[in-house]
Formats: sequence, C-alpha cells, structure tokens
Amino acid sequence: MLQITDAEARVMEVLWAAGAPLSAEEIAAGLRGPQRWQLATIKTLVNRLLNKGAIRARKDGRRYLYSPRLRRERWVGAQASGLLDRLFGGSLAPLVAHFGNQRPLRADEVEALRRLLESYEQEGAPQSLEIAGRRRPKP
Amino acid sequence: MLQITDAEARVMEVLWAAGAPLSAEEIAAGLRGPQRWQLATIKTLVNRLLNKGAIRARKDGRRYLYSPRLRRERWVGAQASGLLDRLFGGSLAPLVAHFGNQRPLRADEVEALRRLLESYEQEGAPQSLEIAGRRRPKP
DNA sequence: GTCAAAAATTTACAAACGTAATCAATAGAG
DNA sequence: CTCTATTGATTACGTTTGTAAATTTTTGAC
Repeated sequence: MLQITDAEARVMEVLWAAGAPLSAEEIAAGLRGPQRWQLATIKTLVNRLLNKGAIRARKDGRRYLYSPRLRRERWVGAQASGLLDRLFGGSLAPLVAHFGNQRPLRADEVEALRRLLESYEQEGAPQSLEIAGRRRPKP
Repeated sequence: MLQITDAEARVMEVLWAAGAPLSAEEIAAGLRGPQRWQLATIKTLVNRLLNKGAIRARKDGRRYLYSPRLRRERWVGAQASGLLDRLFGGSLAPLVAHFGNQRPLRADEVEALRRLLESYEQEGAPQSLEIAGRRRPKP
C-alpha cells in the first residue's frame, strides 16, 4: 500500500476535504492550525505525493490543479486495520473496550454504538451508515 | 509523549509479553515471524529505548536485563487515541461504523460489542473488562 | 594476574522525512 | 518580442529510522 507520511497526509486531508482540484496556493490556504508551511514545502509534498501516485495533476493555465487519486476511505481503512491488527489482535471489541476502560464513554457515544449494533443485529450487514468524523466539503 | 518507532515497538512487545526482565539475547529469541535481526540491531534498539526512557536496565552478572518502564496500556492508549482523533474526529461510533462498512462484522464481534454495550448501559462505567487482543505471558 | 569470550557502547551508513531555498520554465504586461 | 512575476522542478540539508559493524569493556577460566 501507498506509504503516506504525516506531513503528506495533511496535504491529502485538504484535498479530500475540498472535493475539487486545488492549486498549490489553495492547498496552503486550506491548511488549518499551527502549520505555517512555506509554499515551497507544500510544493515538495505535492511532488512526493505525485511520485507515489497518491494524487494527480491537471494543468490549468499557468498552474496545476491537484486532486486525490487515492480514496480517503481506502487510506483510513488501511490505517485503521493496521492499528487494529497491531494493537488489538484484529478484532473490534477489545478496541472499544480499551476506550471504555480508559475514559468512560460519553452518553452519546454509547447511544451511537447502540444504534449501530441494532442495525447490525437486524440486517446482518447494513447498506449505508453515515460516516461521521469526516469534514464534509461545503456545497 | 514518548515517540516509539515501529522497530522499537517490536522490542517493547517482546518485553511486555514476557512480563519479566529479559536480556538482549532473550529479546532476540522472543521476536516472532520474519524479523531476522542481528543481535547488534536489537542492542541498538534497546539503547534507543533506554535513552527515551521507555525501558530500564538492571545489571545481572555480565549482562543487563531490560524491562519496560512505559506501560503498554499507556502506549496503546496514545496510539489509539491519536488515530481516533486524526481519522475519526475523536468519537468512537464512526470508527466502528467504518469497520462495519468495510467488511461485515463477524458474529462474534457483534456479540462482544453487544455485551460491552450492555455493561455500559447498565452501570455507566464498568470496573473491569477483559482486555483481549493481548498476548498473555505464559505462566 | 592474564586472556579470550561475551556483552555493552560507539560509530556507520543509506533511506526516509520535514522543511525549505534555489533554479528553471512559462506566460502575461507592456 | 522582451522582461519580469509566478509556478513548477531540482537541489539541499539536518534529523530520524532501520539495520548493522567496529570497538571497548567486563569478567569467568585458567
């Protein structure tokens, strides 16, 4: 699987969140928080991502517009499965138990889990669950 | 928090699993799978872990015995929370949903989750849940 | 006490990473 | 058409990581 580094992932998140091709400048603008990167730094990361095949570039006048080639779902999946396997022997309940032991689950978390579980018990495999924790692109 | 690299984590896992101080040779013996490391490599990793304060050494005759100073629980917690925050906005249900969407949950996973949930709904915060996914030290 | 084996410590070194400066190409202004 | 501002490409450089060899220290065997 594509190896995306931490810094590169920041760029990817901006592109995923945008939902549309972005120029290097727009990526810079899209970065939140205390990551004051020089434009040059972003260019480097973009190039590395291009080489890895994680994004693609389309020429647009004088500059390029970059968009993800790797789906966020896929990347998140790899990350999550990796952690689950390495740390929790590959099954889900120990992970949840871990969080439950660490700090008490908030009521809304318990509630959400309960609803999830219900849908699993009813239908076996649900067709579409809302994927929260994901910044939606502004329409 | 202590930054433990992948290779270092392999060493830590051996020490955690052992439950008792180990020599460098014993660590080598404890490594599973296709990680054919030279003893020298393990010594290096052990030294880096010592410098980071993740393990401690006690002299035992001619060699040292190493044992974790960092608790596995703590490390796993940091890893898991980090991933939860970075990838799922910090709450649990989206993570579970993710796995559920990716591949259907096995029946035993659903069952285990259900039992967990029950204990949460009953008692608010349970006192002791079995932590699976953890190699038990052989008695 | 001397010496060799075993263990620890130090040094090595290439690849990956984070961060960026410099160089080169190109396109719009005049 | 030439020049300069913009943007992409190349090069840089110190640190971390993975992997290990070289060197030094220690200590059990004589």
